[in-house]
Amino acid sequence: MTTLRARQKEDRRKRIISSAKTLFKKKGYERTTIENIAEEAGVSGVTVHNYYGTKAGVLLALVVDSDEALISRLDESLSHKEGDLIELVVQFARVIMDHAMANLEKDIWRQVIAAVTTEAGTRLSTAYSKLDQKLAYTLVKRIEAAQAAGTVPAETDPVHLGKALFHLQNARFIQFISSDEMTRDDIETRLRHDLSALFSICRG
Amino acid sequence: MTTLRARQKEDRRKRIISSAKTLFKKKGYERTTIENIAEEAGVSGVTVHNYYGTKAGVLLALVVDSDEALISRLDESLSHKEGDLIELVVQFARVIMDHAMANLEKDIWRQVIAAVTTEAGTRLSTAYSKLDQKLAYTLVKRIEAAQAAGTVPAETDPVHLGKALFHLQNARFIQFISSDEMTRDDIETRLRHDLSALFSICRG
DNA sequence: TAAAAATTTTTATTCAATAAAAAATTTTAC
DNA sequence: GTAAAATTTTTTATTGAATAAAAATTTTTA
Repeated sequence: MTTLRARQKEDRRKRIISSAKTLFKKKGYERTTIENIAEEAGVSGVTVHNYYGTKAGVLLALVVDSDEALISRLDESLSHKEGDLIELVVQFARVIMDHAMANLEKDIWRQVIAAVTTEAGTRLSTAYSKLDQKLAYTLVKRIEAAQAAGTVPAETDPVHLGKALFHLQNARFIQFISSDEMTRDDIETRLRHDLSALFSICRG
Repeated sequence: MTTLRARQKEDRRKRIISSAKTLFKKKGYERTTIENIAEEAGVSGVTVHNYYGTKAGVLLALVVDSDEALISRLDESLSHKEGDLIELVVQFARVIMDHAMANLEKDIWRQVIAAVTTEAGTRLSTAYSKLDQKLAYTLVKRIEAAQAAGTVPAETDPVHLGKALFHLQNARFIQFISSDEMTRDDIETRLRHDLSALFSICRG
């Protein structure tokens, strides 16, 4: 049994997020005020603060929603030919970048990255980090499969490798959104260079 | 011949940065207001804005100063036994973390990381990114030396490898400052895991 | 030394963030 | 079914970042 209050709250949450997304895409992040969002959602400005703490909090909540959708689609977006780790990571990066660009502009993603660090430890930032862990785990699973197929050495730790590759990909993603000029292809090239240089070293 | 105006400007810059550093360390970033900084430096609040744009801009300027000092000391802080890439990167990471903690608290570093992304493209953010490139180049030089000594394969591209290793180290540094509980040793362990997993793969 | 140029300060405004009191609405207990 | 209690939102007020424009000051130049 959900109480009326719980349903009203859930409804307000949805209206705030949906209004914020519309306004951020229409007017950009900076030029959208909390009051704008509140008005569009039919609540007071203070209520938006009560729900999400900060304007960045609203943004983070909105991104967490869309990233949950990404994660459920990510695995099927990756091809299933095992063995080529570089192609796996490059494909992975491409799916992430495409998803990001389909949802928000680069300058808004910069706000997201900033919010994750400044709001470190808060509920929403933690939720975002958990999603990153899930993304990394998608890589881990693929590496385990490749290891089972014999294309990745038995002595490799798939969890550590998956996390390392995710971090590298993430660093390049941040570089991608940090400059409007940087294209997806630029990042792919860089990532290939990173990986082939790293994989040219053996037995650390 | 430097004009009086140029000297006054330089002097004000120095006073603002020095006042800001003192206050940030004493009261923390959030609780230091631009007016506080301005008063301590003997200028008006608007002048601080005119000079550095934002409060984060002041912080960035201050970090750029201290990072320039780091770079000149970094190379000599690293030991000179060639060959062990993992130890090289771990040492590198340690010097950076120690330097960071000697200068500012973690919560202030979180503001720095955030500012670099939100202010992407501005003069100060660009200066910060240039310093990162210099840091990466320190790694590149070491890898070139190791290659000359025969401990790194001839087919390895030292520039690409150096940049990749720097990105990985940087990702772990951000993780370090993102949580007050994360210790330097935790990060070292993770970095070792990253690197040995990556180096267990050959011929990408 | 007076006019011109550059720079800082004053003044004013918008908006994020936060706190406390007031108002409204839902829930609970009778 | 209604009144008291509990919860939640709104109103009101304040601080501080950021920005713009006008006014005042100081340095430079002619």
